[in-house]
Amino acid sequence: MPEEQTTRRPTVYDVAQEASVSIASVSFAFRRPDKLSEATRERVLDAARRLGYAPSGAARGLARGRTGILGLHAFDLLLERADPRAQPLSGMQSPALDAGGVIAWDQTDDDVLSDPRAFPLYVDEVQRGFELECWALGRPVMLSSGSDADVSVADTVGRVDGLAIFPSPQTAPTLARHTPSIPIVLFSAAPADDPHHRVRVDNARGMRDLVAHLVEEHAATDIAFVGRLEATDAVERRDAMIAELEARGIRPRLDSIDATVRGEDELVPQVRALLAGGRMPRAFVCATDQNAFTLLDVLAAEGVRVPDDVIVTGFDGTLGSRLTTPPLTTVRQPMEAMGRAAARILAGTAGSPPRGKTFDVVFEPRVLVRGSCGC
Amino acid sequence: MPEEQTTRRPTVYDVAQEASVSIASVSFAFRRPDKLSEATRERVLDAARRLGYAPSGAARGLARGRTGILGLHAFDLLLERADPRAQPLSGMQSPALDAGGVIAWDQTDDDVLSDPRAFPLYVDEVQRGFELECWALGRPVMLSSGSDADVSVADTVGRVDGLAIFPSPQTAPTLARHTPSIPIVLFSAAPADDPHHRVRVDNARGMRDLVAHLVEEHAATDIAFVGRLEATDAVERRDAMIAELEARGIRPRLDSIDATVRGEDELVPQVRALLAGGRMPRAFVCATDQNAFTLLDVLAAEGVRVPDDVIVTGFDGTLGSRLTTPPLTTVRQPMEAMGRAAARILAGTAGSPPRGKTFDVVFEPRVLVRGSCGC
DNA sequence: TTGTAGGCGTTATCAG
DNA sequence: CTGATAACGCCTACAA
Repeated sequence: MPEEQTTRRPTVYDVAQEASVSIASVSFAFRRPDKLSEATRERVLDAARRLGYAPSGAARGLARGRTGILGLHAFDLLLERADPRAQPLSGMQSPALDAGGVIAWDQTDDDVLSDPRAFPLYVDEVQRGFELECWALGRPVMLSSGSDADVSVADTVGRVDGLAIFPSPQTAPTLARHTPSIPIVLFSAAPADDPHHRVRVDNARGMRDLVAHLVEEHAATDIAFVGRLEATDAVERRDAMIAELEARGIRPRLDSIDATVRGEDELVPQVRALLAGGRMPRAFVCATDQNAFTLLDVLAAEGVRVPDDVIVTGFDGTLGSRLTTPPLTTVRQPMEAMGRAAARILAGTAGSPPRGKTFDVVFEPRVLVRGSCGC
Repeated sequence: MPEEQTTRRPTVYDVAQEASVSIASVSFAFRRPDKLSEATRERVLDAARRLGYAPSGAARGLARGRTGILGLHAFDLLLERADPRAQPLSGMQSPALDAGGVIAWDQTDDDVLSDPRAFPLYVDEVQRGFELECWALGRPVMLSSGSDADVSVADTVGRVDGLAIFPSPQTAPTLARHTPSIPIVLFSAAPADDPHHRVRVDNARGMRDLVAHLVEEHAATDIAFVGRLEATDAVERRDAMIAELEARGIRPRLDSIDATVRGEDELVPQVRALLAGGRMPRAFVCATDQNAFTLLDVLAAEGVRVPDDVIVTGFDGTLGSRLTTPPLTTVRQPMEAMGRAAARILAGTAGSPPRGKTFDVVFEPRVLVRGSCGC
């Protein structure tokens, strides 16, 4: 019967009594080993061991005023990423665990869950970097999710000493209220006048390099953008693409294609329309790798060959981009480094922000040239 | 200046005053919305918003006797997995974040960190399943690591309502002390007489199916095992391999090769010795995909062709196994499902364990036939 | 529906 | 090194 305490958890008092010392010594034995004689320390730890004593993190957090935990929060929205087929997790199979016997393969949904287009994605690699750095720092990580309702956000804020966030558009103002009490880092958020730290990639530069490659190596000038312009990242990338084309004296196509990450529903008719109208571009530049995955599927279904008939590129450089046919030319973000940077900022091991302002750490991306552009 | 509270965090008292209500109403506004009139509830939440109030998770945990958090713990040992080149994270570059300007690509170690042989591994996929289920349950996850010293373990135990663990061999006894206070799940641990729950895969069955394939489809009977026999998983797999060969009337080679996950140092001379002695087997069956990765490198360096000269197989079915040359024939564990099962056990949404004992959930694995066996 | 008071388990302080 | 005691912030009977 999980979740039920069979026994009362032992406290400092129990241990103190068992070891015939004061509760202060018990506390010291765990937190200030140096302030205790070797002998009593051993005696205390021994008693603790006997009793199965575990110091209450909650009580410690209360007394100290901080928990020592760093948080990483994803809004519910992002959870869709978990499932390429738009199937909510709750709809997945949940094999009975109390039935006994071996659980059959078909009950695990493993084919869906192991799809490299669904994991690891941008978010996952950033998260990994965050975890790695926290491990190196010896600090626990708290992963949470929730709506961007105030209550949900506040609940998360109340548990950690610092919080890194994959922001949704309307997130920043809500968060701003909490910044006086704990530091907050936003991933991939455009600069703005708020009190948060930022860790991001130079989207403009990545796109500039990518366009340069397409134009110079492949003489591709007729380029269409594919992406959802709700995300600020996508907007930055599209704008940079247009700017770079114009800088080269090329008049850009201004119709961008709205792609959803999940499903091909919206993409199919748009691609068909281009085909039918003889308006296919020479290249599709996608806002993210995921957009490119979807697009590749659609193109394949329509009998359009990549890269012969049309070039396709992605953005992010996720693992899945190596596994498409052909492999995807894309712009890689140093995602692990971004996650690590956020952890260091929150932990206070990153120095002081410049000019007495907040951190705005910008990483250089890298074009990964692969088959889908014809290289 | 991260980690320092510019302002004192507001408390229930501040909010109560701001909203002209009692602290109980403040608490109710967050935890028991129904026990309050719509009007006062709004008034309280409004005041909270104005003040940037976030309920202290520590205080709540203390008062309630539980934190609501589920934990996932990895012992330091496992952290090596993060780095294929045995480079501790601390040895990696840590670009200065307070210098201003864009951080150059070479300072990110991205090539190391994005190596698919290092991520995602078995542990990462199980972790992902755990996270997915916790998200679906609306529960935060705490990720921690540490030595298997009692103090470290106890500290983790004291922060969560339930704990899932990738155990090291000597872990179980230490943990057993804490089981009366919180439920504990061990991943991939052989059954034993301790109070922990277990989530694992049927190693014997996976190995049986794999050997069946090698023998029946490829007439490979001279098979050598590669792995570190410290891990109980590896032992189970080797024993199952031997048993299956014997069941087929084949006399198994009893010399297994000791492979380390990191580095090829120990593997090279052993493979060389086999080559020199003309004792190369028809197939190498590795205990894990990682062992197979290393072995493939060594074989390539020695000019041995796979699968023509020798067959190589892995175990786990990590993403990296798709990316080797040739792609690796391996046995996949339903890792996400395993992580999800652990979360459900800890959260109490898995029913009751059979026969009033602990859960021992066993999943069926699946042979993934790919190029490295000659298929 | 609202207010009051006691308690949760640590840490920190301070005089012995 | 000990012992006593006051926070820490919230939850929850219980009383009003």
